[in-house]
Amino acid sequence: MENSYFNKVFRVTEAIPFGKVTNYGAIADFLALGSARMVGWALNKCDHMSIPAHRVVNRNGELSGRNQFPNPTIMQEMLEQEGLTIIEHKIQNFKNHLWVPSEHLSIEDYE
DNA sequence: GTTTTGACGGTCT
DNA sequence: TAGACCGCCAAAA
Repeated sequence: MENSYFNKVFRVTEAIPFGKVTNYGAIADFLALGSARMVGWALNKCDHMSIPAHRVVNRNGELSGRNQFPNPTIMQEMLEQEGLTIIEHKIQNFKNHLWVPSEHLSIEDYE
């Protein structure tokens, strides 16, 4: 089990429950990466088809990473499939569906 | 070895 | 309230 930040981001992303979303900053802060950019970079380098990366958006609730998917609309489709409402690539009631890793997971479990 | 860029966030002006 | 700047770490050119 590798403990690289790359793998950490992977595991946290997989831990996001159905119908919930989180932002890069929350993951970065939870893993103490120091920068939300690392999260986005890791997900981009990773195989986004193997993890629910569509549940990770920026702090504004915008699907900033949709462009990296095979189809720019697949991200919205999947989120809507989970009961979320997406308008103009932005999650409505984002805060209501926000899932913060640090409030449900333990950093000690990922170090 | 140096420079640029990246699925971002927070702070300052 | 909105726009601009800086920081953060790593990878590829």
